[in-house]
Amino acid sequence: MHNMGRPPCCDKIGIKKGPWTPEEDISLVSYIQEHGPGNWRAVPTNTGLMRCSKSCRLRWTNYLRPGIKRGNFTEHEEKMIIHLQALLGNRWAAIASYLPQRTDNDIKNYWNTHLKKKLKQSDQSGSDEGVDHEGHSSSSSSNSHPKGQWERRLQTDIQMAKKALCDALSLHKPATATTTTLVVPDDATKPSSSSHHQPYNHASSSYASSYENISRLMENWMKPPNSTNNSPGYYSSFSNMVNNNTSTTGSSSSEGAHSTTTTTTQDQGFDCFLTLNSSKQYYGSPSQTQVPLTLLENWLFDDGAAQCHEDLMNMSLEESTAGLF
DNA sequence: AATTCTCGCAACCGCCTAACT
DNA sequence: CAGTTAGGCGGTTGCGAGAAT
Repeated sequence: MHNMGRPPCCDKIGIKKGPWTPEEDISLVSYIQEHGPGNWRAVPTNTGLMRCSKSCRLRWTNYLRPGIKRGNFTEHEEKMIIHLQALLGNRWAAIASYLPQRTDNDIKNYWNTHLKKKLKQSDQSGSDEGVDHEGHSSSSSSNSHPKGQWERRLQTDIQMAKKALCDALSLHKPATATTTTLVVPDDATKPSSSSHHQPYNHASSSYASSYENISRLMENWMKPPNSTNNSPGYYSSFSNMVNNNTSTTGSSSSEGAHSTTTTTTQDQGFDCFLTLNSSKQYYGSPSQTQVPLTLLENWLFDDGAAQCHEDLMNMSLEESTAGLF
């Protein structure tokens, strides 16, 4: 062996930076079409792209990957982002896992450019006491703790699960309690999404911002394996990627916040998006396992959970988004 | 019409963790 | 077990486009 560990990613010399050209995109897409996403280290060398592996991965996950929606955030999505941000803090990848057609980068940008401003304005009018100037809930103060990344995420994931239980068990919110499905917008199959599925509303004429260019690029991708003979093995993984909540980065699977079903309509309202199903992966389906309520309640309200419960229950959607719409 | 200002977004940077040898 | 890198993530920035003056 000439080297310990993994071989080097790529030479820093001669690496191209800046906006991607159509030729580069085609090169990247055709390579991934053949080999599937992953092994990014090999992408620049195999495609001849003068880009670093990170840049390739970013380009793919944020723009070229099929099934992503750009721009035109709906009110529903906006509410989801605001609420999830209050719950999770700036964990954009985790938030993006609840918005399968959105990338973490897109959500992050939208938060920084639009929602932050909105919250600030509403904060000045004194309508959201539970949200600080960065839009963080006071209950997410754990983020300031100098803990490991994994530990922090585990903690917030647990809080998410508890919040879901809170919602489900809350007598104050019958509508939420009756819904046992974590709603993930499934615009790909919904006619109602057509109104949001217009071309990327960006005035820029630069290629990088052209939704249509990317869509054209991806046209052949959406065909089922029968119609094309392109890497059936990858198509299935691609289908999983699109259908299985489209984990943008792959790491989101560790977030413990994925849904397993997409049964509820998107426009049912935000309250139901975080419900019991999000805790199924931790504890199984309550309706199926018939976990005693007292057991759940004990777990729910023990030690720190009690405070969590209080904070979360105080932080209803109506409050956190008051004055915004 | 020309110039300056503001805004939004694509992409880079740096850090962290997991994976690999 | 230690050293090294890939992959992932969040913060930040540079640039282009539109708005304002």
